[in-house]
Amino acid sequence: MSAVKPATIEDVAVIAGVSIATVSRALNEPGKVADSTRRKVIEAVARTGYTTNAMARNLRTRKSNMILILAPDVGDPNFSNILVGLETAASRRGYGVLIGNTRNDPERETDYLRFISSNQADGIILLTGHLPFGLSAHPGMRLPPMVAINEPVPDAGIPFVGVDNAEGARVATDHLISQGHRDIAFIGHAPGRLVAGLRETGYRTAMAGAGLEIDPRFVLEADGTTESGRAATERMFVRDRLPTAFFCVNDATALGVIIALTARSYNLPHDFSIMGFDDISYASFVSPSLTTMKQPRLQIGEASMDLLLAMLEGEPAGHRHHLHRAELILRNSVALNRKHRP
Amino acid sequence: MSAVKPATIEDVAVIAGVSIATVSRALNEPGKVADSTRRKVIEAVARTGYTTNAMARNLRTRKSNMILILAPDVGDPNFSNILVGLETAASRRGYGVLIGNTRNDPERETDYLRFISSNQADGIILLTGHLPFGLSAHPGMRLPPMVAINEPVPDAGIPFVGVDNAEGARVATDHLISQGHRDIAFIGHAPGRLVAGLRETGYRTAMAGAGLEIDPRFVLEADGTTESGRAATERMFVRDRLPTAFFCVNDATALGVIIALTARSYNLPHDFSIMGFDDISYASFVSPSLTTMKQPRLQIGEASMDLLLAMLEGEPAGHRHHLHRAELILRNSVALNRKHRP
DNA sequence: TTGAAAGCGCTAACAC
DNA sequence: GTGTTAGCGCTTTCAA
Repeated sequence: MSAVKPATIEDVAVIAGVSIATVSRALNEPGKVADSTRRKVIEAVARTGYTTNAMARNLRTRKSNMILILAPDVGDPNFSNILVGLETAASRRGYGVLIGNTRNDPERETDYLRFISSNQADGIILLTGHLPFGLSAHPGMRLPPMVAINEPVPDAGIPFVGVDNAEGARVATDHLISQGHRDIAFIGHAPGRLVAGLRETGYRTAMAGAGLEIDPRFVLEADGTTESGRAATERMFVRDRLPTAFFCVNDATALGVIIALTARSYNLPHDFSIMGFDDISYASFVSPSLTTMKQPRLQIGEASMDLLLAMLEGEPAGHRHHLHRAELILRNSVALNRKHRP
Repeated sequence: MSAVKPATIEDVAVIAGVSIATVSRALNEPGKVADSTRRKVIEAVARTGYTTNAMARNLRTRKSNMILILAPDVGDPNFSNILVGLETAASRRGYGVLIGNTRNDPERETDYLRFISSNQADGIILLTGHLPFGLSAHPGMRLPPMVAINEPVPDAGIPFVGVDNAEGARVATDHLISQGHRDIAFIGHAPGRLVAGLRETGYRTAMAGAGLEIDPRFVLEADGTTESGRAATERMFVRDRLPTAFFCVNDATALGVIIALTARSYNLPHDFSIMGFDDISYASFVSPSLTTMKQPRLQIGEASMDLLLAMLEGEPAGHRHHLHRAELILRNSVALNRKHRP
């Protein structure tokens, strides 16, 4: 039979025959209590089924042990694995994880800040690439502890955890080169887009490193969507000269390229090799399955949460950027270039 | 310049020249306060940037305005859209959403209950198909308000929100029948699995409704994984007689069937038609793209959260089962049966 | 090593 | 309509 009203610290104190202060200490700073008293308290806790009322504790300590996660699209399947990492690291250290789906709506961004201002969350993991509107509206305001993932927040001094895009793109392009490709296109040039820029940099680094020149007509604009990848590929075909391989700024774009090439009845990867970046959830289901660079999402989630919790516990933020390596995933969209064997 | 210490209700009271009780009333029950005083309070709030300290309020009211979501795998891409629905409905009514990733680990299930017992969450959305371990361990214990999604919880009197599996399977099978198929296999027979059972029931209902007999050899066991779908298809081929269409218990299984059939060099959907169930995220990317029944995930998320919040506000739980219709999604894995045109 | 007591900031009786 | 006041359950000085 369970009690109608949950046991309080006072109930425990009475049963253990000590003061409530001692109960609190026995539970939170066991070292500061005599062994015998601690045992009595433990037993009384067991008998009553006592759990500390987090509300009361939080009110007193001004800490909630909650972390707010602000993401533009919680429904994005590629967010799921990050979320798992975030949740795992948080729960390991006794923290809870609160979800805020902003949809890039300034009003919603501001609204979620109530969790911070009302003390219901101690820190923020930011996946939006910018400060929440309600915060950016008051420059000079003291910011809550935050860590950015996915996209860094410009000029806000917020630590960032993410994938090393330039290095990953270099590895991807090198893989194409190692398969004998020399005429490699980059689909996804996008001035002003940070991530796209880094990936293009990696592509250029690899090409330069191999002593290969880039035909400017092989660098095409695309905004990261499947449709833009398809359209870019079509534009390519008005030229007389074609690449043998396509390195795409991301998997969605690569899918667009595959669609365009398949529609033109090319045989993939026989006629053209294609690489993506991200390893999104369906990369292995498209045909041909996509060779790509896998983002270490789980790792990024865990690392960023660990960093934020360390900050909350007073550790200095340390390095501003924490970059994780992307992993080369070999599938079936890349083949040896038969025109030019190295 | 923002204050170092956040404003309290007392600060507001002083500036507005009223008592803290009046401030509280002006904010929470505006009708009970004179217009003029309310205006003064509002202004003082604006001047101080006051926000209610949720910890203090929650301590007092014994409500947290938080809902705990317990899911076995937060990383499942098919969970994302449910989560969006849950979050949308919650945030619309001022509630926050807390994530618990149980991984079907009893210890973790119990651990997350601390949010309930410590008053940090008011209710639970359950996606695990069973009571959290810490709760089921004490039968007769008073349960927190809960709503189950995806899988109903047996014998616990917990309201359930989900898809109408039997009806959806009937529609799917009818679609196959309408395309002229008469020899239709069911891949995914699984005694004891509730959802699989309902889908099989729908399949049998449709077949019976069309006056078609089911060859018992066309009903194959499979456990819902891609591999089991592939294996079941292989077992089919030791028979001399083959169906013209496969209705699979879910998309993952259907993918296995497609893999097996493609490996045998059949031309799909020309040689065999295949239907799945769920519309998982990559259903449109497999080849041939999968004709399937779409689960209204967003809707299920919203409806279940609305139901839980209504329960929290004292409304009776009402109907125990809330079933939503699955939607027929036509893609390219089903073709007319040329052997038998209706 | 322990206990007494002062709040944390708020809501809700109750009294005026 | 408004003010006074008693807690909600806990942590943390301060004294003993």
